[in-house]
Amino acid sequence: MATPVYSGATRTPQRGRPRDASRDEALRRAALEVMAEVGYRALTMDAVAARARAGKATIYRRWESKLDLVIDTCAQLASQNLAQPDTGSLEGDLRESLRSFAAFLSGPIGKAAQALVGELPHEPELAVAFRETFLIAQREVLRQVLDRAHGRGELREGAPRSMAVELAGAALTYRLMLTGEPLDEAFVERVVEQVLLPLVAKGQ
Amino acid sequence: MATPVYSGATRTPQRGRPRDASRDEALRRAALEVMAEVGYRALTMDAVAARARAGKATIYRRWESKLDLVIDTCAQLASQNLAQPDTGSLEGDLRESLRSFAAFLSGPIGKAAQALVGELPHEPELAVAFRETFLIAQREVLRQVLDRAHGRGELREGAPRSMAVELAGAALTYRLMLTGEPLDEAFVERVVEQVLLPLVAKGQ
Amino acid sequence: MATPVYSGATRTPQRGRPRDASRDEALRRAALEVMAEVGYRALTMDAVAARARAGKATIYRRWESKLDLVIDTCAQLASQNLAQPDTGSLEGDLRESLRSFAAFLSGPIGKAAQALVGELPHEPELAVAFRETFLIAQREVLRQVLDRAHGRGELREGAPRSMAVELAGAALTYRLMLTGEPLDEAFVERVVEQVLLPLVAKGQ
Amino acid sequence: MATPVYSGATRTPQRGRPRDASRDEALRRAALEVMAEVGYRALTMDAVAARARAGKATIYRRWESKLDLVIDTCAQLASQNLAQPDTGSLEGDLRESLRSFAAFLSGPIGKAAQALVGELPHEPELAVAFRETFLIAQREVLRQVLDRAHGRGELREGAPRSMAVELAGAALTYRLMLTGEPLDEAFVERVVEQVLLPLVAKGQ
DNA sequence: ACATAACCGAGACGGTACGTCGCGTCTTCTA
DNA sequence: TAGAAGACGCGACGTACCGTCTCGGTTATGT
Repeated sequence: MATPVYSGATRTPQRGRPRDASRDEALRRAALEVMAEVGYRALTMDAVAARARAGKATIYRRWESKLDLVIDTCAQLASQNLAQPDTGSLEGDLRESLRSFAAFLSGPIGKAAQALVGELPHEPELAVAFRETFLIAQREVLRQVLDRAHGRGELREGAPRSMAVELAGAALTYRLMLTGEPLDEAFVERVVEQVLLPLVAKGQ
Repeated sequence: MATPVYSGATRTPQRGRPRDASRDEALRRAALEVMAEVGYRALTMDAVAARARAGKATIYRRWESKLDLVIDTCAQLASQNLAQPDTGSLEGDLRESLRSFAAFLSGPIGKAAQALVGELPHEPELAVAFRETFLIAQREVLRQVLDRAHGRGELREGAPRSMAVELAGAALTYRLMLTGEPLDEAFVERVVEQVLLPLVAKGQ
Repeated sequence: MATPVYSGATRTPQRGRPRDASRDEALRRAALEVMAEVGYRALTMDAVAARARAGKATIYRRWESKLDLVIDTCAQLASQNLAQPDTGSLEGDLRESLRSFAAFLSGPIGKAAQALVGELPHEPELAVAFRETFLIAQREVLRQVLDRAHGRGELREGAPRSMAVELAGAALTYRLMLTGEPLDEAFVERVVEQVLLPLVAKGQ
Repeated sequence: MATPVYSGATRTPQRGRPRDASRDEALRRAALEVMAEVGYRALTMDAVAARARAGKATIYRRWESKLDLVIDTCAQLASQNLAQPDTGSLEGDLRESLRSFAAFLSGPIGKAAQALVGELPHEPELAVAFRETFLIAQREVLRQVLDRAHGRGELREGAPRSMAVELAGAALTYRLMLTGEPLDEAFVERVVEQVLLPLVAKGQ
């Protein structure tokens, strides 16, 4: 649902004029711009269509709804942005992965994510896509960081790895979405120094 | 803005028919009911008015918008729900205050709070009211818990009290709003045992 | 219905503060002013109340509705304006009575009358009052003019008196309300010379 | 203004979906039905839209207001209803044309016309359309009747033709709109016998 | 080459909710 | 009790956006 399907996978031989893939990008770009300017609530399909100089049907041919368009737009951008760090030390990896996630959240994608939060309880499909896009990828990165540190013997016995992973995501998104306080390097530093390392690193 | 002001405190003698305070309550009740049933997005002023057997003008006389109505409705309820625990021990107080906050968030008010998150960046006044209602009160409770524990000598030297307070709020709201995982006693227990006590309590 | 009753005729001994008769006049004046400015359709009770510096209840205590207020306002003015002419000759009397009626219609009362025409089919009570005020009085005047002329032997045998009376009213109101052409002395003159005298006067 | 213009006569190639002409008709029909049932005052755009199973925007795309819709609806019907009689005699033609006009006025169109009278002074464009639709066409018919009679030598020297034409319209509309008396054949007969023929026909 | 079929921009369409305004009533304070 | 002020329930207003549809016109493919 969240991805425009026009590959022809299920479509028989491919008759008629094929979809113009460049319209996808133009529409996603327009959607992101509009959302950044006025937020999700005030984003209208007419506005997106006008911005992309497209007809509304061209949008609905690709996405089922405003929600679908937005989540797909975010997912597209999200999938290119989270790199697996490997500095060799737990502390370095934590710092790097949190910094990376913070940067990711601080851009327009973070704004979009925030805009979608209110819809999650009423849109199960969106919730799935949202978590896949914004939570699981980040969690996976951090879990591997901890697993590798475990392999290197840097973790304390019985360190609450799952909780640490969850806390890291929680701390960053809480600032971003709820408190409005800055998601800067200093904060990342404090989370690493005062929370993550004390909870999981050996000899703290 | 978020509170219907018509007390006349500063207003001269009081001209015309005064606003009927019972309409406030009926409207807030209706708003909460409708929101619980269909969510914030699908809540319409017409529905609230109909449910409360009120004219729409009666709503708009008191609140400027749907958002304003909802935030005020929540604030009203919020202000009566967070008690300061005092069990005599850090662990007991933490457990009690988190449990209380979790319960608070698990009800309709939590749903409303989630619904409002997406509006915060575009509605500064709402953001202020939101933080006052949903964040600061809880923070204050927890801070006092830690301060009292500090007075009793239960805290470690240099314990990151601010961070602990923030983490507690973050962990709970993250679950509630983003991951969708249950905000149950077991989770509260884990946060206390695996995070808060290790970070601040002496001799952990 | 169309006349404000506050004489106490039916009201027992008269308890409490009596109605302020000066408010009647102020309200009628306000109503006439507003109607002259914006027409009947756009006349609002709030506007009349504001203009007269009165509360709306003060209006509704006297008149049942906007229509009632307007028709009474007109009736009040109408009753003072149609004089019975007596020049001694049929031609003089006709000229005088038509001139008088034309002047009556050309003022604000005529505008009000026009404004009410559209309501007549749906407001039987209004229709009765309207005809009494605007039609019958004028008819009566003209009929007496013709009867006196008959007495003086100025009428032709079998002159269509009723039709003549009706035609006079029709010709004037048609111009006023439908064609928008001027209701001036020249027109009155033509009606008398070309229509009424030829139809009823002896030896034409 | 009173006619929905979207022919594209001057418009370049024709962009977008064209207006559906069948909606025009459905809306006009609905407007006429509603007006016949509840009158002009109580006619609401919502009711018309609902009756025609149309959105309100579809109405407002074509007509600027209720007034505009109504006058256009009438004009549409009016233009098909007045036939030029030709019985060969003045009396026959007069009787026929008045009968025809009386019938025209007695239907829903007459009701609509009456409803519009009150708006004329405040709506110049409406006034123009109104006169074109309801007055001039009828006048033209009658004038030609008189002209043909003149050609046949049936008119008196110096007969007040203009006045006769005006009187005929005045007599009929006066009954219809003001007095509420029936606009029946007997009345038409009296107007012809007692007024028009005596005024203009030779040898009366 | 040329019909076929899906594409595209544009915008009309049926609907639903919006926030405002006017009606006629009701409720306070003041005289 | 009247009077000014203005809140109240109701319902229509005209607008905006939704998601669908129908135009004229374009662009690949399959015959």
